Formats: sequence, structure tokens, C-alpha cells
Amino acid sequence: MLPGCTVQELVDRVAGKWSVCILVAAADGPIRFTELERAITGISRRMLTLTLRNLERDGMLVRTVYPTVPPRVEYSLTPMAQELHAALLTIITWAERHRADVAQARERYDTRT
Amino acid sequence: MLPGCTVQELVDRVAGKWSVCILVAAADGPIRFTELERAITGISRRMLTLTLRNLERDGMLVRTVYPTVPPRVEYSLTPMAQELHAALLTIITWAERHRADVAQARERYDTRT
DNA sequence: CGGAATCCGGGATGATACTG
DNA sequence: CAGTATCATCCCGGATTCCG
Repeated sequence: MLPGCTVQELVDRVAGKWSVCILVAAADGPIRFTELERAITGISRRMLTLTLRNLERDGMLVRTVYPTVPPRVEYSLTPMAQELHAALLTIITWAERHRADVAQARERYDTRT
Repeated sequence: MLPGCTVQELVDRVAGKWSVCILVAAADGPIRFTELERAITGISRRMLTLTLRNLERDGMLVRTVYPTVPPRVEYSLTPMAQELHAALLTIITWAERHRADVAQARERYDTRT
């Protein structure tokens, strides 16, 4: 696993905090900007925009603009991103299964003499 | 996917750049500090130490000290971390498979008028 | 509604030096 | 060999403002 290699960069990019949130939130179908903003507690508008742009640039998201008033923009996962989402779910499931274990390990580590 | 929730934090922690590198490097068996330093190009000694401590604290790594001269310290994955490593391999494999796709998507995005 | 642009503070990170 | 300590820096991301 060499830093600087493309795979490393790609893993970093898609494993980012907000990227994961967006991929999960958009997994169930097209979702609007404001819906994402509400679904992802704590994200700033700026980071939402930037992360969406990066994911779109990487071919993970399709951005569809409906020229209505008010404007309506929907984001949906590409097939490639759906594969990624499935893989991410494995990690998330793992994290849920071991949440208590990690908490316990931390406590033991922190209370060591 | 709510930021602030424990699962989110855990995914963030284990999905970190150096954490992934260390987990991969240690997957094939116990590995020494200096071996990690050489295996992970670009990591500073400081970040290696900090990331190792965090992974150990979270119960992902076991640190074994052999009281020899010079000192010998080996790090190995816990069963929990081995499960995580398997899941990470899925992501890494995905990244390798789609490396070219992402590069092409970026080029198209950047050269758009 | 869905952004873009700007400013700016702090935590993450690197560099360097020292040590049991 | 396997770290720790300290300082300096840098850039990530929040806050704010403005816009079609």
C-alpha cells in the first residue's frame, strides 16, 4: 500500500467522511441538494457542494438539473458508485457489529495504569 | 448516516489514510516498527506512532515488546481487525478495478467547456 | 433552491532533535 | 530500534455573504 499511488488516493477520496455520507444517502435513489443537507446532520453547505463536485468529477454521481422555478437538482449514484456503496455497507456493518468492542478496548486502554 | 454517531466516527477512524496502510501492511503477520516505516512510503515517524497508538487503543492492533537489545516491537492484527481488513480489501479491489474509469471521468469533467 | 466567493482560525501534519 | 518532545506550518473546513 504505497501512498501516492492512484489506488491509495482513490480510497482516500471515496472513504472521506462526507463522501461516505453522501453515497449512503443517495443509495436509495435520486436525492436533492436540500434533502442531502437535511439528511447529513452537521455538514456545511460549503462542504456539501465541494464533496458533491468531487464525487461528480470522479464519475460517482450524476447531477440532473430540472429547469423549473425554483430550480431542482437531483443527484444519483452511477453503477460504479453503487458497487462502492455495497462495499462501504460491509465496512459500516462491521463498525456496527464492533462498536461495543471498540468502546471497551478504548476504556481499558485509557484506564491502564 | 448521521455524523456524530459512533459508527460514523469509527468508520472515519479506520478508513483514515494511514490506518488503512498499516492494516494492510500488518495483515500478513506481525510486523516491526521499522518495517512499517519502510513499507509505508511517505509516512512520518510521528504519524506512524500516532496511528499505531490509536489502532492499538481501539483494539485493532496488539503491540508486543521483546525485551532484547536492541528493542524489538511487533504489531499484529486482532481478529476484529482481520475482519476489517477483509472488508477493506473489497474497497481496494473496487478502486483497482475502477481506477481507469475514475481517471477518464475526471478528464472528461475537467475538459468540459 | 442551489449554489459561488471570500475570509480566517485551529487542528492535523511535517521537520527536527533528543533518548532509553 | 523504537520511540518522545517541541516547534512551525499549512490547509481543511466553518461562517458569512451574495447571486441567478
